[in-house]
Amino acid sequence: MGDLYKALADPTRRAILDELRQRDGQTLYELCVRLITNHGLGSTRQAISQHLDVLEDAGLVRTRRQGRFKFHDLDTAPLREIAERWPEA
Amino acid sequence: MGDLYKALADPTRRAILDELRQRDGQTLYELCVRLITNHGLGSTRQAISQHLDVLEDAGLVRTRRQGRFKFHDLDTAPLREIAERWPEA
DNA sequence: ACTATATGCAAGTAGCGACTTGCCTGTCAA
DNA sequence: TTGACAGGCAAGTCGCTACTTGCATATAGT
Repeated sequence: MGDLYKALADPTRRAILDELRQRDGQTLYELCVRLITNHGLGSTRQAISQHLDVLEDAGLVRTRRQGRFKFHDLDTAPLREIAERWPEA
Repeated sequence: MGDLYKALADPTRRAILDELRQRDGQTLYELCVRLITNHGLGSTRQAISQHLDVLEDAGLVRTRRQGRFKFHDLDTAPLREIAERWPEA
């Protein structure tokens, strides 16, 4: 299991989570396009792919294959650890 | 304002937040001792001091001076941004 | 005043992480 | 089967960050 906090540390990865929150089940190429148009990010496909690996390792993204496509779904469950670790005073 | 997520990315900084949650208002030296005894971390004073600067920049730690002492208090308010940004499905 | 205590500043080092680059594998349509 | 499309693997580069090191400042006690 990867590090949840390090996964959140990168702004591009947070933008990916934002994108998946708006529209679940996107493919790698869809995410590349939408990150450019919606967030002004100009990253290569490989960079986004590596970010998705980190997010999946942290449990924030779940994937399902279908033919040559790989769909990515957001999972916010791991974020609960943060709120539980430092509860509000 | 520093980056909240990068502040959380380091395990030593998270241990500092844990320590402050257990006992608010610790000085730099107190934190050094308690990080060693409670968390098994062997960091130098300067390292902890730099971590505290990062946490303060992120708004997670507030400080108050009193003579030659500087007390550190936990502030969990910035963490709300995370829960609000990716609400549970 | 002198000393110990508590913290601050700044330059240098080493390792990790984001990104690129190039090539490879697998799937579908015509 | 051939070509286009979607994705994967791996090595290499570069910058950032955590940490150290050495010195400096400030406060309190005697």
